[in-house]
Amino acid sequence: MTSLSDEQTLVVLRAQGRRVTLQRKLLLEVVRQGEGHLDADEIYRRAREQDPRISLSTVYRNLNLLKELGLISEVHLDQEHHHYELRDAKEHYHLICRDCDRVVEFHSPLVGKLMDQISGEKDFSIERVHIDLVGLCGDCGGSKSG
Amino acid sequence: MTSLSDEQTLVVLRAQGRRVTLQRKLLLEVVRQGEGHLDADEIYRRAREQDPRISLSTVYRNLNLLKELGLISEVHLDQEHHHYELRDAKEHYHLICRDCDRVVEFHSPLVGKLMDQISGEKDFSIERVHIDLVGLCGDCGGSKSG
DNA sequence: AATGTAATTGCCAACCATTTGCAGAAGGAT
DNA sequence: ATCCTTCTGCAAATGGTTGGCAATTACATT
Repeated sequence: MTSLSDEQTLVVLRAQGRRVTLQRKLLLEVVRQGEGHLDADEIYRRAREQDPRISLSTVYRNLNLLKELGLISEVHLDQEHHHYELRDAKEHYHLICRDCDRVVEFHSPLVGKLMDQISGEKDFSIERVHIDLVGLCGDCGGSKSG
Repeated sequence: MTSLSDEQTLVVLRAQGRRVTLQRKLLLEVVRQGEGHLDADEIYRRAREQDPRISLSTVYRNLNLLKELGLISEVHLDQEHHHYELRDAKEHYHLICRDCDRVVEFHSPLVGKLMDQISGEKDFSIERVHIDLVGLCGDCGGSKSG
């Protein structure tokens, strides 16, 4: 399992005393289907296709709410926009092509080792890890096979 | 040596056909002395102490220019502001306390290993690495010694 | 099913960091 | 010293995000 189902997510909402509105259900669906790489405006655009009356404020308000509840996370892929993704049980990191903007997710056991090492060395307890590796993908001339 | 001296930086400017202005010299000095964790507005404030006539536009324009030329880099410590630092020969990463906002820089050989591993696995050539580890520092209750 | 009520929405204006247009100032080659 | 072009300062524009408020809606209670 990589992330909560929309249904489970709604249960969390309820547990926090928040209401389950049509808009929230819709937004969760959109964020889920966006697979992690939609910004607020794109989420708004897609949500409108289902419900043309939804407002941009509602999108922002709910992205912030869901973020506070820890149900989605905000990703900084570039300096321009924040992207949103359902929060995974298993964290992942990003490999970003600076030419075509392709984003590839990765995970590696080295990350855990790094956390342990730095955590001990600097006396921190680490809760979240953000890693972005920026470069050129194979198609954009970055690989050694090119 | 960790980063270019201001003088060397100015040489790069000249080499790119850009002019060496008083404002640019001043901004480089401020960014250098800020040691990597000033946002645009703070840079503006400090620059004004030296030259009260400098404008915020000039600050932004030059931060962007210096960034394009690769002389400084933009760091996303939080969602609010971008911070700027002289670009180091040796990259470093950030350990951030979510409570007191303290930022500790770190480096580890594991990062190089991670780059090699992922680079090979995913066929990317990696140019830049951003790592932020967010958690609680010892003082804020995060350490195992508490 | 109808009611009460507090959370939520949509609309619109405000906000604030950043960018842009333009006229005047200044770097730097000659 | 002159000329040409880049750069600056100012002020207005931009664009993503937030906030106020009246109308709407979720949902617990009856």
